[in-house]
Amino acid sequence: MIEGKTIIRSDDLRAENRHRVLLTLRTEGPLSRARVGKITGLSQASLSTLLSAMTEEGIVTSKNSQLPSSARRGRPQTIVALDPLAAVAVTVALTADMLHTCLIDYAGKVIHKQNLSIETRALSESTLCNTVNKEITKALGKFQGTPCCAIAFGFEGVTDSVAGDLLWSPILTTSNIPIALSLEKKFKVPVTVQNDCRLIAKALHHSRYDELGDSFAAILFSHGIGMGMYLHGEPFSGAHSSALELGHIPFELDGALCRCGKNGCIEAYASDYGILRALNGSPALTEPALRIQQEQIKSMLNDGKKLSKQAQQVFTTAGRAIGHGMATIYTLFDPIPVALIGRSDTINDLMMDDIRATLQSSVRGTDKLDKLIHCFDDDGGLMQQGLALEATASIDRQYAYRRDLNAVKTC
Amino acid sequence: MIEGKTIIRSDDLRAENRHRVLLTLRTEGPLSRARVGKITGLSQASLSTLLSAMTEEGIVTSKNSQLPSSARRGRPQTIVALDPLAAVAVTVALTADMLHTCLIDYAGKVIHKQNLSIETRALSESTLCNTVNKEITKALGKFQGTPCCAIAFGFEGVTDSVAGDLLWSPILTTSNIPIALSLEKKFKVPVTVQNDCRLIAKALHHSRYDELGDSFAAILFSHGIGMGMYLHGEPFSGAHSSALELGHIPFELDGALCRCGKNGCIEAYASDYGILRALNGSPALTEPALRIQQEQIKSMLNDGKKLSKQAQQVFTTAGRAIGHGMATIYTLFDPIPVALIGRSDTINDLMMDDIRATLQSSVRGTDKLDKLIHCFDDDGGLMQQGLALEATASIDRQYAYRRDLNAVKTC
DNA sequence: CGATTTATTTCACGACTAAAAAAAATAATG
DNA sequence: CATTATTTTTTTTAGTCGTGAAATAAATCG
Repeated sequence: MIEGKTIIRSDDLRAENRHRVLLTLRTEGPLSRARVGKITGLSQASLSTLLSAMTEEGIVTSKNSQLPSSARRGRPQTIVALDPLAAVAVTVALTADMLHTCLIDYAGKVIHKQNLSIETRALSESTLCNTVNKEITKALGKFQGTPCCAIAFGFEGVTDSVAGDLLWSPILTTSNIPIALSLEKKFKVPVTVQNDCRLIAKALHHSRYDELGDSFAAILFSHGIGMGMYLHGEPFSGAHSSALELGHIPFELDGALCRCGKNGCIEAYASDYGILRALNGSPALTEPALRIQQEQIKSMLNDGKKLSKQAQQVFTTAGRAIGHGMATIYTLFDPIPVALIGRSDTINDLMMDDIRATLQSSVRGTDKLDKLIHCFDDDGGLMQQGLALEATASIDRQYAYRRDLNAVKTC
Repeated sequence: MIEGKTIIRSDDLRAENRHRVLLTLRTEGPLSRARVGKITGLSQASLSTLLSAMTEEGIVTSKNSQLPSSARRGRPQTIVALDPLAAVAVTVALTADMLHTCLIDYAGKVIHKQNLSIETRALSESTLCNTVNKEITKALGKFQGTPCCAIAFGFEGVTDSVAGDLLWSPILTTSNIPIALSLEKKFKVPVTVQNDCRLIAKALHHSRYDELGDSFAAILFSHGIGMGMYLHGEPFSGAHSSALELGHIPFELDGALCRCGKNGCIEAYASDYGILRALNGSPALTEPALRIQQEQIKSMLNDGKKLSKQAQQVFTTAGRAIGHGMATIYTLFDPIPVALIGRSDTINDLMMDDIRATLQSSVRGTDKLDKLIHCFDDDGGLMQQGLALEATASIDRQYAYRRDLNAVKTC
């Protein structure tokens, strides 16, 4: 599931350089061989060998630049690019009561999409695996001729992303499901399992690099509160794989009841269920609601007009909780750009001032705060994009590191 | 100051493998060529070339195993080891009113030691640089014939360890001192600058690997509260180099005054000055003391006998603050072993219960807490060990990565 | 003293580089 | 307009590095 990146042998070096070329083409798009050399740092000589081999293998396409002779003089460039037909992959996103399945090509483009309504909390382990199985098979049936090379699975919850286990999810009633193992057995291709926050961070790192840069945090506001992070261009996930639980940083000793069973977590104040509970005037120790529609919260806000003092207080507390979390992040990881995903209306209108005030009162060097906080809304597109990146990255690894260049699996 | 570890060319690979061999010899001690192969994963063929070259260069010694023919049959091993005479390095530790300078050999052994009393808070930037300069020159005079290849500088405070700047230190009144630049200009050798916590973490990673493993945190109790961390065998220091400020995680909104100027930091409750202030019964907003002798705290504890309710409360609060910090660490980095360094008597007797209780009430999965918390005392030896590791690692890098194998600098 | 065992070195082959050569276009010039 | 110079890109060539396999070295065992 994870490639041991120990480069010792000459072969490893070749594989690594193949990988470098593929990643460059993926992020930069079609390029001339010369530019690939500039970007990767590889010599033209090596690229000559590498690229002809990969063209031979059908991984990249190579065509003469069609610039209509407007161009500068000199030998015209040949443009190389990832061949979309080199592979297909399947992405599966499990969200509350919905299973989204996509078929994508090697360039990452969605070529088929299908959604299935299911009652997630009623699923047993085997039913879940079987349903996913069936959906993938169905999707693969829509496009034949190219081998399927990867499956990427995403959901809200806790993973063991090394083993590919789904450890716990708020939208399920079962836990510890070895979903990767099950799918790998069936489809004989690498399966990656990631939670929504890591996928969203991955998508942002790819599509919002200009704003967020190499190191940033993505805080996800939905039923719970999640976080993903990149540090120095690499996804960060702690010592094991279940860290970065921003929502469960202790905020108040013996405070409000959290979904996790503990008291006083940030999530208990700033999540959908925490906010709704407080807006309803329910005691802070009331068992968290299982499922909330965004509309339930919106309807309590009188369309943004003249909030009651009590409601204002709810959002002030939520803002302080988030501010406390961000202050803690800034203290432990250094001040980095933060993307706040989802609920951007209430965040901007009702919480931002308290977030800022809390941050500024507890962290030094947060003067340029405005440049650090970015708000985005998301309709699930980021997770889908993250899954596509995950799947294509898996294929890149396979194509870069494979030793037996003739054996291409078909499923 | 930091080696870009991008392996692209065959040369990089060779350098990387030289490095691998040196690191193996450093951590494992003298080994047969065969065992070096087993551990590094390199082929005997490569080792043959690499090791003869390095013997030639005078970096490693190579001698026949002197096991008195008791051994197994087969060709006897030749034992290779780092040659202590390959280089010397200087370590400099700046602590409160004291400058500790050591000369060490390539094996890391201290071959000369000298201490200088100075009033650190009275030092100007240039006086500091000059004093350090003189001490290093003096130390180098004690042992001639081998080139000096590295200087490692350590102190309590905030560094820019990439640039090698001393950004801020509680024991100084000046700040933003480009100490590495100054020393590099004078001695023409690489200079590393690290703070005490990172050095101590480095020393622990080397000498306490069995207990602490690949990922651990080291929390340092002294005048302030500091932290160092290793994750997956690598030192962790956040997005920039001044992160991991455990002591400045916000603990209470608008709480006690911290040395950093903010209110409610963990340090304001659990550091030497925070505890003494509270034991004295001074208001929590009293300006923190600049300098405290451990005895001042000890003398207030009546030799551990029958603590006053008020004093007990002080340590309970301190324990809760630390527990809060550790809970936050466990939430963001996953539960990992934690080494508590210094003040082990008061920690064990007066704070541990509250630390445990706070942790258990705010983090899930901290059942095996006893296996995660380790207490050590330290008299400065860890920092010295960290500096030696830092310096020898710098020489290893130079010897591994240098291209011009004949030019050896002398100073 | 040959057989066996273990450790190290030698050799043929693939991989990456720098430098030289080749390829393929435009610009300049008589 | 043909021919040469210039520019840019790509390929070829000679050299170095790491590997697996074979060869060599140096000991003990029977």
